Amino acid sequence: MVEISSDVIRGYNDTMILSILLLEPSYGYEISKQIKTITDGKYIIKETTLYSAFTRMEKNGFIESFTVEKDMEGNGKKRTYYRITEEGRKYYESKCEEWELTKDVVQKFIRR
Amino acid sequence: MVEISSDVIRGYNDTMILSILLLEPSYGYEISKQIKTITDGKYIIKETTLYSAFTRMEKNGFIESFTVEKDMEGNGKKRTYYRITEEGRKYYESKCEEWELTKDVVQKFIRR
DNA sequence: TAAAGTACTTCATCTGTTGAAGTAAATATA
DNA sequence: TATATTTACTTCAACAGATGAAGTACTTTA
Repeated sequence: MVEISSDVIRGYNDTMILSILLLEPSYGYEISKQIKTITDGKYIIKETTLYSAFTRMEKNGFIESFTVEKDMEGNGKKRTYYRITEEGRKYYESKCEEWELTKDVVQKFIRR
Repeated sequence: MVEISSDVIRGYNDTMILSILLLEPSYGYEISKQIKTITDGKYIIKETTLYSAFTRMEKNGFIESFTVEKDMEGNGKKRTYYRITEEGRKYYESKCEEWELTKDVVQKFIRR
């Protein structure tokens, strides 16, 4: 089985998280499950990677946090939600552009 | 201008170098020029990145070095050439496979 | 009542990349 | 012939993101 190394995905963990937050605010556990689902289990983000990304991105102004004690049905644990900021959107867009370039560049060194 | 961040290309510097060594042995300065040419100047590998990659890959058994005092016409400076090993070829092949997977995974989070 | 799932946090360590700086020979240019 | 540029590296310290290990604690399911 082919596995994705951390050195490869490194530059795109933030992008993945932001792409999920584009739709609506979410929290760690939920985001990690979504990433797994979206990639059909091909990529599972590590907890520490995820939470350190939150800290970093909040510091960079790409996301903002807020706390929710219970969900709307009164269930679940206390959660820290994150919402994407305007800066975060811009950063995400720039990462998408960068990705197109990266794809082209790397592809030139891949044997088909 | 879009630029490729080091966090993104991190996992593929070794792969790029190896793909060049697949054809014939080469040395640092030449390889860096080739990477620039192949990517139409879109990616320029840093000297320190390149030479530290050599050290690492030789340690890992992916490449072997040998010294050449002058080129075949008797020109140029002393150079350290590298040749890819069988292990290096295998590693390169596995990186190509990994790349196909990575492309698919990242693409799912990119807005088109 | 125990196990599994949810939802994190802290911390030390690792690895590849990088900037700064330096060395020195070969070649091109004035 | 003197100078600038190109070639061809090397050393070293610093940095940032990823990660494993470990821990906490509440909630839901069996």
